[in-house]
Amino acid sequence: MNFSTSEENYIKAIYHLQQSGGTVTTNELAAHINTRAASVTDMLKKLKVKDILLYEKYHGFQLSPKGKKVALGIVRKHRLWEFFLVNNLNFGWDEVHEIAEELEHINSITLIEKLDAYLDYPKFDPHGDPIPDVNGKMEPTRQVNLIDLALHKSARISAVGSQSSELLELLSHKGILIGSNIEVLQKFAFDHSIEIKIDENPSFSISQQLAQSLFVKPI
Amino acid sequence: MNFSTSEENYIKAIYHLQQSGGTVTTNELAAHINTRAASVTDMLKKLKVKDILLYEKYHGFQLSPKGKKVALGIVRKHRLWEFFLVNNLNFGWDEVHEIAEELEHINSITLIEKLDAYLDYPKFDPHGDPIPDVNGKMEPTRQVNLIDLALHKSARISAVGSQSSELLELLSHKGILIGSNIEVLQKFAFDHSIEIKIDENPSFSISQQLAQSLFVKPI
DNA sequence: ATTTAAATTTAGATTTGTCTAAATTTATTT
DNA sequence: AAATAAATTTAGACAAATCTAAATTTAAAT
Repeated sequence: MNFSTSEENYIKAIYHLQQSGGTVTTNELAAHINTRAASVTDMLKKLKVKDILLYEKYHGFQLSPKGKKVALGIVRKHRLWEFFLVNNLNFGWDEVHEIAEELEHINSITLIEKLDAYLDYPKFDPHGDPIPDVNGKMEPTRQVNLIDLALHKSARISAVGSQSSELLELLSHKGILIGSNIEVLQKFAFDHSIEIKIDENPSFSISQQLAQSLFVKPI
Repeated sequence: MNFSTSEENYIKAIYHLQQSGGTVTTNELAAHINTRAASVTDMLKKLKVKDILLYEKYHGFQLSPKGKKVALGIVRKHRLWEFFLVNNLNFGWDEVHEIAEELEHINSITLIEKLDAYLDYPKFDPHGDPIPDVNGKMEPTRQVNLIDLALHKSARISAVGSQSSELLELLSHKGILIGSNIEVLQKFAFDHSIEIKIDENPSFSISQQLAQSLFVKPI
């Protein structure tokens, strides 16, 4: 079956939201894709008819197995394009989200297979997220929220929690880059901020909120 | 200014149609983009307001200077993507039109500049059509319709007149490829068919219609 | 167990792009 | 130059995706 760009955006958003906490709610989804709850309800009904959603009025919803497959296909396209943009076209990893957001809706199975081959079947995108293969299978992320990293344990920054431009702006201001080495020097109970050291630079502190948006792979 | 996919498709179609014969007519355009005359009229009014079109009711229309610029931008994107698909992703030159048709609507100036650089600023796409540069300038095509090629003059096949799947099917059946050498051995007045020889293969004849869809560069 | 608040859904309107059928304008014929 | 044909435009309708405002359902609080 074929889906409109709008339907695909809903499917993808539901996929991401249900990754953290079983079913998804209307308001949650509306906030996430920057639209109104009423619009969400309209789309939910459509997706239910198309067998993409398990949905009961007033009681939240989640993707059907079929819906999950579709979602993984979109995620696959998004991450492959991001890989291409950063690796081949020399974009910064923090500049590619929006473009990939458009490219992911290009409709051609052959295109994606050929792109995958051209890129030599990458397993992770530039943000550290795993790229699903043709069957939707992907490597486990094996990454930890920075909040959960033990004191003085070396790790490498592997992913960011969102692609919001506000977050990316802050990261670039602080000089925090995917791939850098990181170590937590101290945790402050008062505001849950933490003191970190990146590579060989002088240490500095970041807020709880920021720390929660960073993922690392312990070395 | 920004344009919808639909608007862009109209602009591009008008550009191509006016290449052969000053102003364009409503029916011509409707036939070309497979829609109804009434829909065309609706869009013409919108494009006129946006200063893309020089248009007077009942009397045909053509792109304004601004419209021409927009059109060249779209053509540039289309041809760069075709080049990428054939050259890098190993598509056949006869398989890429539809995909490029989607990719050309991706909205990012940086993307196209980086793609252009990555491809090393190609001047012609895989069909032999020139690729406009950032300012809309491009090489003259310097190609001739096969119908107009003199007898026994060597030439190289450089372009096809349309991307219709019917044409591409016939070309692939006859083994006619962009880049091959070609020579016209005889022209038949009765039905305007012509006898041709491609590379070192045995000669065969093709219809007037087919010949008119082939363009060559004399050597 | 009511009442109140929050979340969700419905009803009805709007925009974009399309369509059919009817009306109008221009071009062609005799 | 009037009559007919062809091309074009208008009028009104429709589907997709969205919105606001009102109604309904569920959850929370006394």
